[in-house]
Amino acid sequence: MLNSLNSPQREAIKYLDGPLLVLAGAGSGKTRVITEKIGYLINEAGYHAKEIAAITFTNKAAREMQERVSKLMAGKETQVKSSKGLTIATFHSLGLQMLRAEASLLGYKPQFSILDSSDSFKIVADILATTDKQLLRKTQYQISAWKNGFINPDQAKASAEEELTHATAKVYQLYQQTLKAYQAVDFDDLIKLPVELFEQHESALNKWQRKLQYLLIDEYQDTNACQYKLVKMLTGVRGQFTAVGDDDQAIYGWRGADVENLRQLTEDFSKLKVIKLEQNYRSTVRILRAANAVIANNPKLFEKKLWSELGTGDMIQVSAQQSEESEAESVLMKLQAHKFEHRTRFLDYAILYRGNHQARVFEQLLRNQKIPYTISGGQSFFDKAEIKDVVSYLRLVANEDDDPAFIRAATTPKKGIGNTTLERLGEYASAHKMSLFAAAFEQAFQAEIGHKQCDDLMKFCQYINKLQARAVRDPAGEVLNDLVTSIQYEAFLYDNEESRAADSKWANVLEFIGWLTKKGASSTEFGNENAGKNLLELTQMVSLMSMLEGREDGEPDAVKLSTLHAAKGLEFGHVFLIGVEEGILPHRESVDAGVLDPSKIEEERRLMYVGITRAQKSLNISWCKKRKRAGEMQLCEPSRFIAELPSADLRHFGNPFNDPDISKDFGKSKMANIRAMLANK
DNA sequence: GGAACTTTCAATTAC
DNA sequence: TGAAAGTTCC
Repeated sequence: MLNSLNSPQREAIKYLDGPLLVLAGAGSGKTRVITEKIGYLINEAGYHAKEIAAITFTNKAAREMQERVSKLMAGKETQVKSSKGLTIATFHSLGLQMLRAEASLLGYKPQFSILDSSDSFKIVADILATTDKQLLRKTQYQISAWKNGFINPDQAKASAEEELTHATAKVYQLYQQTLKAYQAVDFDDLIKLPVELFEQHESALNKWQRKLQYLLIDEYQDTNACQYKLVKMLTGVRGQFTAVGDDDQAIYGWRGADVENLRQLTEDFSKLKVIKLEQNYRSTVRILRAANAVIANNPKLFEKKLWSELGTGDMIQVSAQQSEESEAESVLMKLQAHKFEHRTRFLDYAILYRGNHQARVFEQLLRNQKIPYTISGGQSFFDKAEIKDVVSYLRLVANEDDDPAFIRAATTPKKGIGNTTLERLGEYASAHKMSLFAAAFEQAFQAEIGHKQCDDLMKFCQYINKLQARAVRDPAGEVLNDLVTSIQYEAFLYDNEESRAADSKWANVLEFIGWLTKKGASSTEFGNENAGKNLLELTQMVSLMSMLEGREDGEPDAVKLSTLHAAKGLEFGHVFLIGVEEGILPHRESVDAGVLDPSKIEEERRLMYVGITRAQKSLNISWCKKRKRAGEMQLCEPSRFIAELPSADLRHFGNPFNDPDISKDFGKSKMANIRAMLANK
């Protein structure tokens, strides 16, 4: 089994004497090490599958790992052990699992709701009573940062030095109270609350420590303080875990992730063993040289040098374009020519970018040219309005204290319940400290509003009551189909949209129902006792799950469009890195913040590094001289990261020296800058 | 109360 | 360019 591995890989898999940190460079076979180690633990080291948990950051990574473990275990000829009961989960779904089991200890009912960030945004807006988006975003961000750092409202207040911070801490406190009243948690709570739980209830901690004997943590460099705390508590004094990470690929600092956690590990666990994986099995020497050259401009946490035996490879192409449109055109032209010439498939190509909006131009052109593509990153299926509409009913049925769900369900589709009624209901509910749903049934409240309004409201509430009874009794699929029928959702879609848009939305709803139903029939996701989930139990998973899960039709042959963040962990034969300009990569906000805090620029550089290291055989980098930004045309300069590439490995297209158009746009001094920049490296 | 229209503003990254 | 908020009218 361990034959085709190199020696550090083999060592990492076999090492069981204590805590282990695997520093795995890009493309060094890190997922393979984790999956093979799971197999080793089960088949050779006497662990039961149900005692092992592998924790990842994304559903995609969890799914891939699950598939690879299944394949590995099935491939064993002398298979006696099984991977049944193995936990492969994201931090968030593991947290949900724990919270669900122990909810009552924290004063929650097991059917608590999970709010998405737009729900929590609205709550913050309510508390602050403002529409100032900038302020709201900052507040929401600050609250999230506190949670990720495991700081509760009281601590936040105590440590606040500025007036504004103190005020925000108060909002944080009110926000938490609101969530509790709604019997709801946000994404950050899914990590933070289990840690609180384990701090307060040793018996719960002991239970989970006994259950999860061995932990494997993927993408360790992306853990935040809270997640690290959770890992430390779960592994306890035993310290039986394998953390796998790469400080050069830490790109989630803005989400509270702290690369320091890597260093912290060496301090917290004196017996920590460190193994480096430095052989790259993915990219050509040129691509690797480019990656190493760029990342060399960052200070290092651990010394590490990637090498490859895959040959020198093609030159890296850098092209300057006139506009986003011409960039898209040139990329797709190059792509199609390359595909024709090399007889490759569409799925060998990826177009990677910094921000989601950059995909738009490409999508349009891809559609025009009838090139198949898939788009990842960006908003998930579950953020689509039509899905959230349906889910709001489910959330309300599962948890009638969920006011945000109440409001959405009560008003979508329109059913005679308007703003005035809802406002009065809200006033009554908050005066009497009850949920909107409960308030609607109050005699005193009903006396306040008109007859027609009261009738419509009661009709809705009684319908929810009916659904509640059915949800625990009837098959999920049946209830769901009846639900969309009785709220006349299909008609609602076609009334409000032109038919093409409505078609796709309705198809999404049906796909969602089909998916959820299948999930309910055969859920192995949360390998716990209650198999055969009913509608209520499925509802909670929805906000964390990915639709693509369990889809049997493998990857379609399509060009991949992806943000750099979402591309981490993936690899492609041929990569187009687009929009590599100052202000985009590095992003303008990071450049501004970078004046005071160089780590902001360093994170952008790691993003560039991640982009480069996705490529196996060829890499195309492009930037635009002009770009439309919020309507206005803007002049752009090539990213500083282009100047950091090794010039011997580059081939320039639309070279600024020879392009009169660029010279004219930039004027002499800027041209000199660029020239110096390019010549320097 | 709610549909239909007009105006305004804005785009990191994501579980 | 597109979504969200504001405004008008039935």
